Amino acid sequence: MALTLEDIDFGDVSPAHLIDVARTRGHVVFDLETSGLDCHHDRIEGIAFYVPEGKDNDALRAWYPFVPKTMQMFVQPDETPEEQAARLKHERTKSPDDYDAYMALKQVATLHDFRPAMPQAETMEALRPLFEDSPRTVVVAANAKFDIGFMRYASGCERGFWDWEKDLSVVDKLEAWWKLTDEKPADYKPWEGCILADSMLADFLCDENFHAYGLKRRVRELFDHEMTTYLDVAKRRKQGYFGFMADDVQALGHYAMEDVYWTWRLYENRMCRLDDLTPGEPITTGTDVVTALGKLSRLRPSHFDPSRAMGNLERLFWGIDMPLCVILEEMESTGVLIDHRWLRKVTAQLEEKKEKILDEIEQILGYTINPNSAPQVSTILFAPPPTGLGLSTKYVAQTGTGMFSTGSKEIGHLKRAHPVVEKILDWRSCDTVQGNFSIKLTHLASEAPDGRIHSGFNQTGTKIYRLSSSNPINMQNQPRDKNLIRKAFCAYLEGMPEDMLLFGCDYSQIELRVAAHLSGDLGMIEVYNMVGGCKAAGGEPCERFKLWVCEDCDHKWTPALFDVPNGSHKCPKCDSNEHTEHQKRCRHVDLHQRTAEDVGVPRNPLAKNANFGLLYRMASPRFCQYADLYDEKGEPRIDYADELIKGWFAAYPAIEPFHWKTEEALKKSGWVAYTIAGRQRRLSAERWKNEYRTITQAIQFQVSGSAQDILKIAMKRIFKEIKWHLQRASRAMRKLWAKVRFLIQVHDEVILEAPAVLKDEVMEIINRQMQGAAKLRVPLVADCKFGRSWDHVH
DNA sequence: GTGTCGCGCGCC
DNA sequence: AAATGGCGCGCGACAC
Repeated sequence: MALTLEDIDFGDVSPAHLIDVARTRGHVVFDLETSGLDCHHDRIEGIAFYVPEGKDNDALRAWYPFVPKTMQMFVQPDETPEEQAARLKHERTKSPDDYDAYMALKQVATLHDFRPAMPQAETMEALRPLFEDSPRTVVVAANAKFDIGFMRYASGCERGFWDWEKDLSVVDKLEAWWKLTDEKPADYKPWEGCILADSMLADFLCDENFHAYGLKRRVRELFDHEMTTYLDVAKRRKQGYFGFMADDVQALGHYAMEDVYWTWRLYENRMCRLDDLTPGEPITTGTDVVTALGKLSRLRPSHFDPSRAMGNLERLFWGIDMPLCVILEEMESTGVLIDHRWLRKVTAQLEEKKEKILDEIEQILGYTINPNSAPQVSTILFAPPPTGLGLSTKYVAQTGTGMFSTGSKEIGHLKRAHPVVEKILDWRSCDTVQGNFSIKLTHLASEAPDGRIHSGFNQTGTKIYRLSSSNPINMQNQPRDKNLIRKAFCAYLEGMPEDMLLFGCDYSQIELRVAAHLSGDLGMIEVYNMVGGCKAAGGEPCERFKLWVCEDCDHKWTPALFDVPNGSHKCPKCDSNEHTEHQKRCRHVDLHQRTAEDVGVPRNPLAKNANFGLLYRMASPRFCQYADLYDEKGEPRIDYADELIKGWFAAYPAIEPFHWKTEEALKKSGWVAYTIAGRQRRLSAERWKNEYRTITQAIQFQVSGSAQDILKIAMKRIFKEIKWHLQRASRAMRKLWAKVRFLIQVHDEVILEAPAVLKDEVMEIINRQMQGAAKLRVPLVADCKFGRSWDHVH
């Protein structure tokens, strides 16, 4: 039986009416109920709406169920604060008067009949204008990324929502909107069919200590209201608490209605909170966070005072977080193509290596062990003979459970003491790469119908506003130096047309540049502003910092680069030909990679961690561990490390004052730290645990958090420009531009894929937007490369 | 068998 | 007194 919209009695909640009211009032909440979490396989079971009340206290709710067995639907109004207060009072006193008072306030549920289910495609199609043609209406979701994914792939419509390639009508409309507003192309917002908002992201901006808590928990915390969810009911029913329970679908509708209502309450509350935290004061950060957003003041929800400028946190919300949410959804649904045939080889290779190492361990010890078992390894290494090897525990930390740690950082120095140590560490590393990455990726890729892995990027996963990645895998910790795994992340497989390429672009030392910017360290600023940078290759000293001293008149000067051949210089003062050559500390950008030769220590391990660790106040013992600074007897060279650290801080004299200033600022602000763009980290609770640590966290937050701001802005700008090209291109070219996609973000690096024919344009866009994402006191440098696999692009 | 925790590893 | 920070995942060990 075919059912059309006309056959259904919606009462006052027909899609057309809903859209009408939503547009008039400016806000609407929606929430999809789905059969699962995977938008590629699961379906939408229904969609719920809540339009907040207008003048007459007449909120509008609608629940459109798409489940075939749907019979009927309750519309249960949510408990008002008065109602709740009355109920709680009655529960406390049990007095009849209080009961009457409660009943007088209690709202009654209404019942709607829908049989059979509503036609999904038609309903969604009728709702489309709300999402695609309501440029002044704020459409709120509780987790927008999730809902967008389902609307893109599981709407049931021929043309999904948020689909840039097929959705040419939206593109054309934007073209018109542009002309109207006379804006520069780079500033247009391609997703402006409606104004998308996310209560969870607003909440996160208000309080980053909120992590992955759901709506339920936040409603409890903020409103002292205990929501019941559908899952909750299903679970309780399974446990046998309910002898008889209403039909699943009824429950689903009921709780969908509750969800949208509380999503609104949360959203409204959090937007006001954002406004309270940073009330309408324009900021001048030197970044473009604000500049492109002046026009967004019209997006302010109506309950705000329109005469005031938008506050800083609210700007971040509309200008970065919401756009990023759309980008992340596209990344997730695009996924990354994985070469599992290559990975099978890697797995086998690692297996062989592991077996060999295990054999060697058995030969050394005389018995075999499981290197993955921390207690076992700890006993073998540290127990006195004959049980174990009785190695020194002098520089080995103990774990929380009192056992001696066996982490690679803790026992790394013991490889001098006994050959088995290195074997164990080696085996564990191989095992991690094999199990955690190679095997896992192989499974996922060969099971995926499209051969791609769709991992999640979580916007609320960290307290410093970095992204995190998970489910099914963490894209951000794929092994780099083994050079095996990243080869499998590719643009095409063997036998496929080689028409796509991977593009990788990473910022050069962005955290140090941010540190230079924030601290104002003149030395740092100088080297980062050097055009061309360090000319030293392969470890020889950097020419830029050669210092010549005239042996006759003691004049000191630095020889110009690319000058006359070595030795033929004359002293500029006295014309003497005799000079001695000194090496000034090379303070080039890449210094931290070269600190080794700079200060004359073995290059390798020190190079990686020096700047990073010292910026965040690493102390000498730990520095020895990381840099592998030990003497012949296996003792850490603490004094030497102290010297290096002192030298480092002398080379960058503004860093320590930067640390002090951070501390002062924390005390002044009530233990709130800020990034360049004004994101906040509230550390007052942390402070009571350990003040020193808290200050360190604040330092790191300022630096890493600001770097994140910059990369997020860059992503937004790249995305915008790509969609702008999509919009302008000829029909044939649109197909190509639509295939330019973000795939991965790793804190200072982004990976995209794009058709090979667009190589030059795409490279140019990425480079330019990355470098132009912020104006610091030092230039931003980004380097875009392309290739077949992730291994090739960095 | 299932769930939680600590540990150890990968990344920035 | 001494002190780098931020993530996610798989395994072993242990409790139920």
